[in-house]
Formats: sequence, structure tokens, C-alpha cells
Amino acid sequence: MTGNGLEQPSSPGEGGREGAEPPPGPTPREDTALPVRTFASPPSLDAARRIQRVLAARVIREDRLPRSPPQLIAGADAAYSRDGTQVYGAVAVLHCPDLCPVDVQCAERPVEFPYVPGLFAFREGPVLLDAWKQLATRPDIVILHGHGTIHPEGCGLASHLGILLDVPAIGVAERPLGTVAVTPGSARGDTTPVHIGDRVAGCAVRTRAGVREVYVSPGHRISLETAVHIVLATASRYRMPEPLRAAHRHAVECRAKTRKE
DNA sequence: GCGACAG
DNA sequence: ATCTTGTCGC
Repeated sequence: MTGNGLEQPSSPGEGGREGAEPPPGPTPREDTALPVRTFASPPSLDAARRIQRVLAARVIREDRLPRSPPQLIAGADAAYSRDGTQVYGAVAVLHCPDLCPVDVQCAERPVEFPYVPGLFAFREGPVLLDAWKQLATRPDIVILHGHGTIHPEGCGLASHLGILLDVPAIGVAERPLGTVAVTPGSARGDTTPVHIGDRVAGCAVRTRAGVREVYVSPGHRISLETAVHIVLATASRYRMPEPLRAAHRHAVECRAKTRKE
């Protein structure tokens, strides 16, 4: 699959929406809000932007967690071969609140989409979905290395995957995107809101004193407040949350094993 | 036209 | 993201 998970409108132009919406009800559990389909080829940049706008409308910025407090938190990240032709995705699942690793899966794919700020999900999303599908566990939350709603269209990698998987998702990035950098207080736990227009899209968070801030934003099915809480709860010794560190390590390890560095 | 620009 | 070793500092 190419990873966008949306069906190419077999209808010409922009046509109409889907058929009937599923009946409203309390937080769907096993249901996926959108069918995760396989694509024959990656979307064009225009198609990607179109898909992103459709997904943006489905982002839920409220807490809709399967269990709270969450018991299983996953981290997802990717690594690339040195020649940049292959991408390795890894998802690590940690138990809470001890953060003990309970599951991890990796996947490899050829890189099929360019790095375009704002369209990151189309580059790393596919391989992360591949890894996710192999999990034996069902995480309550997934943290992605990238942005959620701190995004020009309000739909970064974390929102995109959160919607496709219908799983609460959080985006944690090292730098802002489309907004000026802001500086929280110097103490761990200090935060500064990041605005996009009139909305608070996310916030800069100091996870460790004396270390650069990280940018946290809701991806899907979670509030900004809860997202920040989860990030601080999983990132104390290091700047980045532990699930993300674990995923990164495994992605790099997968690359080494595959012997295509 | 120039700069900015998640990983 | 990746190319790259050691080094200064807590």
C-alpha cells in the first residue's frame, strides 16, 4: 500500500462524499473509521494534499481513549538506508506506567514518496502501517515522531495515522512546522502554546531542564492537555518519550540487520 | 524573487 | 533522514 489509506476517488473531480456515515455512537472500538486500503502506487503531490484535507476534517481533538489511564503506549519511528532508497519502520509497545517493552515490530519498504514538508505522512506512513499490522497487542495510544495538528492543514503524520488506525495518536517533533519556534520556561514540565491562526494547535514542552523543547500536538482522539501529560509521563530521563526512543532504536537495528545500510 | 521547510 | 570522531561538560 502507499499508505494514505484513502481510496482514490473513482468518481471524477471531487464528486460527493462517502455513502452513509456509520451510526453515531460512543467511541468505536474495533471499528476503523476509514478502511485502510492498499494502493498500487503513491499519490501525486496534488492527490496527497487532497487526501490530507479530507482527513483533516476527521481529526478529533478530544480524549477518546479505550482505557484510561492507558496501559499500553506505542512509539513509531523510521530510519533510512544510507543511500536513501529504503525506509525501515518500527513500532514499539511499552507497558504503563513502568514503560517495560512488551511488543515490537519492524518493516522495510522502498522509499516511494519525496520529503515534502507538510506531506511527511505519505513518506513514512506506509512503512509504519506495515509494522503496526504485525503487532500482537493493541496499544491504547501511539506516539509518532512528527506533528499532529501543528501542521498547515491541521493533519500531520500523527493525525493521519491516528485516523487510519482509529487509534489515539500524539505527535512529538523536534522543531515547529509552519510556525515560529517558541521557548517554554527552563524547568521540566514548562509549556508554551503554539498557535496556528486563532487556534492552539499544540505546544512546546520542556521534557528536561537544560535541553531543547519538543513540539507536542494531538494527532487524533486525544486532547492537547492529555497529550502533554502522556509525553511528560513517558519522557523524564531523556528529551524524547521512551516509546519513541525504543521505536527509533529498533528501526535502526532493523536497517542494520537487513544489511542494506 | 527570497526565505522557510516535521524527518 | 543521512554523511561523520572526537570532544567538552555535567
